[in-house]
Amino acid sequence: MAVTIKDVARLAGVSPSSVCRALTDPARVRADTRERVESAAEQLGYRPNRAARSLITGRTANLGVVLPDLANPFFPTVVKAIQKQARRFDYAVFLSDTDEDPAVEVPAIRALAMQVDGFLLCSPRASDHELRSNARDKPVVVLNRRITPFPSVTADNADGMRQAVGHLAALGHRAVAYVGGPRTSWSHRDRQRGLRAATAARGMRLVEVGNVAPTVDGGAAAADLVLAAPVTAVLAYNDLVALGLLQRFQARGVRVPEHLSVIGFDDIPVAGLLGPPLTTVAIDTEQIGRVGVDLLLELMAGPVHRGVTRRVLPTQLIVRGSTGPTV
Amino acid sequence: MAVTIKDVARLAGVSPSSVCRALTDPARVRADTRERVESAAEQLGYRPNRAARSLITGRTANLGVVLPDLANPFFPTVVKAIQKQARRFDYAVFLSDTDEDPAVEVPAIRALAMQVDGFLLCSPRASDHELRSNARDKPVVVLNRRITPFPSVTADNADGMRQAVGHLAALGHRAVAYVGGPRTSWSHRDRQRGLRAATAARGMRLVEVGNVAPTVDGGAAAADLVLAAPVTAVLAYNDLVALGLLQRFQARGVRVPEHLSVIGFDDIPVAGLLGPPLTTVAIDTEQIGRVGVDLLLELMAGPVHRGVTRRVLPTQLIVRGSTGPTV
DNA sequence: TTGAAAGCGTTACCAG
DNA sequence: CTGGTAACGCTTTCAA
Repeated sequence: MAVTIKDVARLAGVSPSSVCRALTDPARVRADTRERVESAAEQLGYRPNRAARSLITGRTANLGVVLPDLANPFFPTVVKAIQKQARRFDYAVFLSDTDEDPAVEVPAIRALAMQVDGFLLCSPRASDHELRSNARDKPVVVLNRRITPFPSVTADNADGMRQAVGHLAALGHRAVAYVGGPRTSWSHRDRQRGLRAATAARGMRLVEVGNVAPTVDGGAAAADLVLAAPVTAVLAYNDLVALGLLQRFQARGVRVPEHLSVIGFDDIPVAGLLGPPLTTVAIDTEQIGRVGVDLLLELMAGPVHRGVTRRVLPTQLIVRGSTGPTV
Repeated sequence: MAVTIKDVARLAGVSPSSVCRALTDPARVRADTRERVESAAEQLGYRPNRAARSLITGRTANLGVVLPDLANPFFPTVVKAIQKQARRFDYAVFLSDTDEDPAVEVPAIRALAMQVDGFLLCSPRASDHELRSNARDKPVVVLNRRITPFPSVTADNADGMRQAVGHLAALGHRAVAYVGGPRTSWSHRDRQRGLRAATAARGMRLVEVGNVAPTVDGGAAAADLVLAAPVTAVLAYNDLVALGLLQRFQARGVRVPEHLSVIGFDDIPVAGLLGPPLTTVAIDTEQIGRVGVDLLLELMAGPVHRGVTRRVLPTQLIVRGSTGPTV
């Protein structure tokens, strides 16, 4: 059997109540009492039972992270940052991968709800309504999406697109294609919106070639549509899609950037390793995770918050070999 | 306040005990009682409080996953598979990323110990001794490593190396280099051992150029050592290291595979997307995760197990563009 | 088959 | 500053 607070109390010669106080709020007991308790706890290797604690306090010291696909290289760094920041504040992390299935999301949230103090929803795929009505009882921070009334952390997609379009314009491009991500993806819609505005502002032609899965295969599937369009450059929903494009272009003998310039989004770790290295819009994924945790902790500490907190993080165009001047 | 078993009992007109029985072991109550309880629970949206349950049963229905670096593309697929299999059996998953720091591992395990029914340790970096003495109280399955007396799931590294060396021999290579991973990595040592045996068996020369971090940067750092060695091919500890080699080779104008053949290990998702695509030894990472969970559940169900279970999964050489005949 | 009551380990409250 | 007692929500005896 595990060592309980009673064992510590007996060894220290005090009551369980005092042990509890000594360990949770040292200021509330006399110094010598605290010392005896601490040494007794140390000696016995006492670890408080969090289930029992959470039963009475209502707190669990756990955070729930829900995301659509850990295999998308965008997420691991976010999760790492969340993990790191959570650990700093003694929170443990539940992870739930929904495999891009919106129908799994709500059940996953409900299943975890009892065991966490709050949720970090990363790029959730379910509808606003579903999320709003099912995540009401616990604090929620949404990453990569905005859902009223939850606080959110997003990247400045519009500005990223503005930078990308400006770059292409400077290279002489006048007509560009966009390969969209899943219609259920808020990031996709936000980037699409930003791209439309940026191309319109410069009088550039924009050809949208449809929506694909946010994967390499999705990008490969759209490549031929891009080639059939009267454009000299293509922007992809994200780097995975861009990678798929590059791959298929290579297979069809289309040289990048000589024939066609390609720009991705996210700056996933492998983006710079390819031939050619991918020009892309970088997002500070670590910051997303960190700020998300901070926001959540804040929300959990003081439930009084006026207005909706929306943190928008800067994006940064990274120019690499996959973009070049028109010929 | 959340709805408790008492609320359900009141609405159904029975005692809390009966509600408990009806919900956990339907066979032990009369059919009509069960129906009333079920509909009452449904109507109220009752969710059992797992903290309270675990307090008395000692079970948590949680699994703990500890791994060194989620940013290494090898792990996300493993975690996804674990998650998926765990969900099938109604287990939730705690994730703890130790950031390749052995010193964080044991504290991470201890912190989670109380809240999980068992651990899946993925490529743990701490010493056998530390792990043995700190993970005694909960069932543990080790992935990508063998630590007596824990059950383990590993890849057949030796056979993978045999295949790789056979491939190189067939292409005419007689001397190869090996860029090793962290000394604390069991996989590294196992692969090194397998490689030594395989090259010896074929009378090939093996030059070991030291140990590097299991990252792209680690590989890049070792590239020049490889070029200085009298070899025509190089095997890397894993794909990330191989990627680093490829990158640095390219920067130095060394053509692959014309000047030098390169083989990685793991077959991470991006391995096939590069220029040149990476020849590598594939591991079924999903199977590792799935089998790991199965083993753990088995272990938790019946603590009686004679002998140590060691599951060794097959590896498969994937030949791509980064290997070619000697010139 | 069902209900009453005890108890899991902890914290909160109230006397002292 | 400390100890006793109740309570968190659930499961598990034990009687009926």
